[in-house]
Amino acid sequence: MPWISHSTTNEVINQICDRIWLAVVQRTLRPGARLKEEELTEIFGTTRARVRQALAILEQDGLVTIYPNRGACIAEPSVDDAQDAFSARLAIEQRLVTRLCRSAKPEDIAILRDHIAQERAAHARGDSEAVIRLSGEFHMLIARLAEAELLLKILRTLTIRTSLITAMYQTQATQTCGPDEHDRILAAIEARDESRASHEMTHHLEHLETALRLSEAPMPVSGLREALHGIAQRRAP
Amino acid sequence: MPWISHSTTNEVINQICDRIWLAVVQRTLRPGARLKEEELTEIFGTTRARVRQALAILEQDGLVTIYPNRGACIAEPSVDDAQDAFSARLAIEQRLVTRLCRSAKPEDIAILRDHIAQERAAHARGDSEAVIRLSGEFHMLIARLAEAELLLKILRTLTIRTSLITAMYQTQATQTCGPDEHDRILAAIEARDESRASHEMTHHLEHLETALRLSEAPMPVSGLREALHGIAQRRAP
DNA sequence: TCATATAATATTGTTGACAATATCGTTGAC
DNA sequence: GTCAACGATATTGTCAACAATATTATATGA
Repeated sequence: MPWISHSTTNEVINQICDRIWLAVVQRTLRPGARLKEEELTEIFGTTRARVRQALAILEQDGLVTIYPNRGACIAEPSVDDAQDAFSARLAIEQRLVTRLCRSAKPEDIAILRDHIAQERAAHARGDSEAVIRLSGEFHMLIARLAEAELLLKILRTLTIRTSLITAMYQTQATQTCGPDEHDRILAAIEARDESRASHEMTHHLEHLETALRLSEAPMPVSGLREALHGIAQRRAP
Repeated sequence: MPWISHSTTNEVINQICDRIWLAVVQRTLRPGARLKEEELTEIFGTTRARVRQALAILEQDGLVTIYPNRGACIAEPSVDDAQDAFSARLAIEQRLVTRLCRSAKPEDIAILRDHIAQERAAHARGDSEAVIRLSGEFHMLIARLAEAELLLKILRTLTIRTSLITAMYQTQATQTCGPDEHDRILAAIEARDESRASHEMTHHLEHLETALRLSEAPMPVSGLREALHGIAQRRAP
């Protein structure tokens, strides 16, 4: 049940988006991989029109790039894009935790505490899929509890972007940061210390960013053809 | 040349989006007004598919609401929505001015100064359309000069929302705030005073928000029917 | 052998007709 | 006279065939 789900009337479209996102964060689909409409149509047992809508949504979210008349590929965010995404998340999430410091009710604290416990459990049993999912969900949870619908929506697309960036640039050493930092953020919220909460969130996001090897620009590609011909580069406008 | 333009391959779709946005800020199209696909098709001399795409984009931007199987209407943001939008803008724009304080080159300052001069000119000659356009453009300009592509994109949709909100809740007294506050923001940027710039931006946005009569909840409607039957409420999920 | 032009194939983009759904007006029973 | 059910109309949603475009393969000349 990915927290990424885009609110669309059609369930099939959500499925397509979720599955593609999942494949990306699990590194099954590499950046630059082509997404042929026909192929997706067969996989999901739907029509091309639906696939098309899904791809349009995913492009909005920055997960895929659509080259006109040439099809869709998993996006390949540059180092600049990555820094932009984290910078934007910082702006949004600093405000969110500050806001939550003021408005958090005891049950909100309890929900967050329980969530972190789940993260710990997933971490302990080595369930990396759950770790990724829960780790992202924590941030979305803060947005939801802060009752900022718009900021939640924005954060959702930003998190999709950073998911892709993480999948693209992460070193195998830094799979995910443990739930300890989430714990410190929660502690600050509980203490109603806006400044500290904001600071902890900043630290957390900066940690996430610096854990990537952004400087090296690994430029991963999906398949042999792209690797050999550099099609993705030539295609860019 | 509305600064709202969404980057789409198809020019017609941009036109539709721009025209609808313009009609909204000029209060020609009132919130709640129905947007029949066929009607738009005739007006813009295009096909229903294109109109549909345009409406989907406008829904993403929060300018229209699409009720499944029932068509599209100009959105009617609630007071909460309005506060959310300004809150989000605050988060984004504080970061943008801070960033620009560090990175602004002399030519950037010149561009901003020139822009404010244009604002003054438009204000002086009573060209309210230009005033609205330029006033919004100033904020987008800051985002562009700050070289934060993602934040620019986010700010674009937020500005569309606040445009609608302004058109919806503004009192006739407070048409637009003059360019003086923009001037103070620029002065802070020029002085490289991050704290002051952030503060001026905050003040400016809060001023914009408080100039609206959000508390009264005028709940404007497009037609008599909606006013009497409260259809907009029943339609919501 | 390499580069260029051309035909063949594959993929995306568009259109118009059809199906599904909601709204509106009418009829009929109570 | 009011309400509910029904049919008529209007509007949106979907699809499959067609057109446009790009990519690949082939052929040709230097």
